[in-house]
Amino acid sequence: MKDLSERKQRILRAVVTDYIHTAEPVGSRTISRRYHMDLSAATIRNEMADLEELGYLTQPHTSAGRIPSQRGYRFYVDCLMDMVELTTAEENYLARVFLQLEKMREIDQIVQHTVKVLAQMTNYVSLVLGAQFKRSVFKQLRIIPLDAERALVVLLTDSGYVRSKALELPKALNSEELARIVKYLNEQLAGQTIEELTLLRLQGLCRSLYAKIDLVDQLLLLLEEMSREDSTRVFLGGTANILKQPEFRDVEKFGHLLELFEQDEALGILLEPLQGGLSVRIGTENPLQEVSECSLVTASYMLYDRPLGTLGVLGPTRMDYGKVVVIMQRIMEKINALVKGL
Amino acid sequence: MKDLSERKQRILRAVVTDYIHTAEPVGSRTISRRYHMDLSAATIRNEMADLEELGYLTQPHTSAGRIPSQRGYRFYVDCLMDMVELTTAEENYLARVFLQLEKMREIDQIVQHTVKVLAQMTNYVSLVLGAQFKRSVFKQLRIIPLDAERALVVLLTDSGYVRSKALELPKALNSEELARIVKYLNEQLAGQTIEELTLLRLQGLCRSLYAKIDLVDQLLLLLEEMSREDSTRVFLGGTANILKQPEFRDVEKFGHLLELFEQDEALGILLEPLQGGLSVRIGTENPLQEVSECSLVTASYMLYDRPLGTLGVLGPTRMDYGKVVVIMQRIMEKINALVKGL
DNA sequence: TATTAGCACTCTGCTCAAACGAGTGCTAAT
DNA sequence: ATTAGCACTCGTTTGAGCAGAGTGCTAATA
Repeated sequence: MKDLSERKQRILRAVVTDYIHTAEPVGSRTISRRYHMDLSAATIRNEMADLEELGYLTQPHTSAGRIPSQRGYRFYVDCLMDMVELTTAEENYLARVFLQLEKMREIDQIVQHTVKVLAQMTNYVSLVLGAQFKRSVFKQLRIIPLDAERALVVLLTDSGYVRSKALELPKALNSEELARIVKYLNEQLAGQTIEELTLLRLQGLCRSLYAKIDLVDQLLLLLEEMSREDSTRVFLGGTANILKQPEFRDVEKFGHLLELFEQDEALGILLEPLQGGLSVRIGTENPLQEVSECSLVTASYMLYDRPLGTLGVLGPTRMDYGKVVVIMQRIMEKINALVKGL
Repeated sequence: MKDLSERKQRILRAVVTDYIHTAEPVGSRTISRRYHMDLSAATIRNEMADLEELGYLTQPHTSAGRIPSQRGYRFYVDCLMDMVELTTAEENYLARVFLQLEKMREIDQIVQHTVKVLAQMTNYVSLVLGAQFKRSVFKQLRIIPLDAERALVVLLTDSGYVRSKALELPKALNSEELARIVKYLNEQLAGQTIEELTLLRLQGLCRSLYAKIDLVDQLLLLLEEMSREDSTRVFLGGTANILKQPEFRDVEKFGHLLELFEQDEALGILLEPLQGGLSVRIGTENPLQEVSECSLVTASYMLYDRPLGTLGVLGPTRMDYGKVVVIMQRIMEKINALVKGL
């Protein structure tokens, strides 16, 4: 695809590969020597000049080697990248880890551990958006009186998720009434995702539920609170890894990233709008300008064809895409299997 | 206290104050000029030489100014420091923030917001150890069947804390038996802190509870899990603030701190062993060597004279102790009031 | 016509020495 | 007891000079 000659592609791949590993601008000599092309440096220079004109490479300054542009990386990821197999050491590590993870029964717990594993294996920053409660399907609601004033609201979803929260109980409410309200709500709400039980929907209910508006109001607040907590459940791992990347030795750049890392909502945006499978976003393809010099590889873990949450690996645009993608795929398989078994 | 002459104390205070604000070694000239002492630089030089010999000051190299040693800071904090009042801007900010916080009904939520406020106001890193479940006093246990296989275990503590978790239900267990077990457990466990319901204690119960060991086993695991989650509830704020401190411009040092920040257990250690009130730990007084160049100001929020959790501010040893301590005190007052009202 | 060798040129990064400046300790004067 | 003065120390900055890597262009080559 694209109108790049076979030879240009070979050279582009060589440049990207080399730059990924050395973080230094790549010169024509290096290519011709290190990558067994049967071409002289001069020829390669010409080709590289072409590639620069076409927008795949750039020069940090005249008379330095070339480095890939965002477009160059994109082409590499789409067409040139070759997947590296995991080493047996890595396979073993993964196996051992998932042996542990199998014992855990809560998806958030599993995923929270995974974030460390991802960071460890990739040497980049990894981030996870915990299971999105609001995307689950409502199954059942219970209200369990605790004492005179308080009750526990328990919400069950089809993904086996149980969420509970305390609630003030209106005093003038006998247990039959309560039971009736709960029954009514259960009938009305069944089968919808939490997200769909929006303010509007529930407000409709509010009106139709002649009395006891106070209680429903509180439930509404609770639901909102729970949905809001979704975006708070972002976990980070390996933040210190960025410091290993020469491009982030600069305190300024790094500082901006660090600040970003503390804004859960922002991270949510970064991870949120995802198609099902694995995706690679390079530089400014990301929705936040703070990461315009980073790339993000994401994938969602699924239950019943519905995405529950998302894993991501964040590194410099010069990240080792091949490796990260492979690791990501392997881990997603395993997680999905685990989720199914819950 | 201590056997430091009035004059030496004045000079020490001047050195510390100046160093705190400039981060540069302080010379004798600076002191005599900037701090209206009616003494010549030469005299001050002599005194500073004494102070160095006594261990309160050090020289980064011959012919540089002096900087306070750990001992110097300690003396400053204990005897010399003067508390700076908050500016009205700060007071307003605080008032506004706590107006918001009052609306929240969960201690963890409150405290999680506070961490940002602390970081914002101090310009250092702030950390919070969430309410320690294991220190709460057991009040009541409920087991609520959800469906054929699962039940919800609800644990109430005297601090109004409600914690719940799903549990596999042994099949061969009718509801009367279940009720009896729950009743028995409630009688046995009442009035103790979760921490005290240790493995040993519960294992004793296990034996005396002729049958249904499986269920109690599961409960045990659940309890342990919940206690373990305590140490996971460490929240950080303002990590990017460290970069503002010249002493952490060095990527190495900073990296170590960042790694520390990801180890919840380690942070727990840092915050855990605290007396009731406000404490200042300087450099190596801290239990972890990773922060041997940092100081940590901590305070616990209380309920019924029992510490629930801890707030902390971490900065370089050259931190503005006066300011941090004042801010901390004010915030603790407010939090404690809030906790009481829950 | 495509490739290559050669060469002049550019730009960065390193090293080295010199100059600078802030601060000290000591001595002698007040 | 204090202070002015002075020689000395040591880190930091500055600028020149040089080496190295890489380019673009031109002319020769297959």
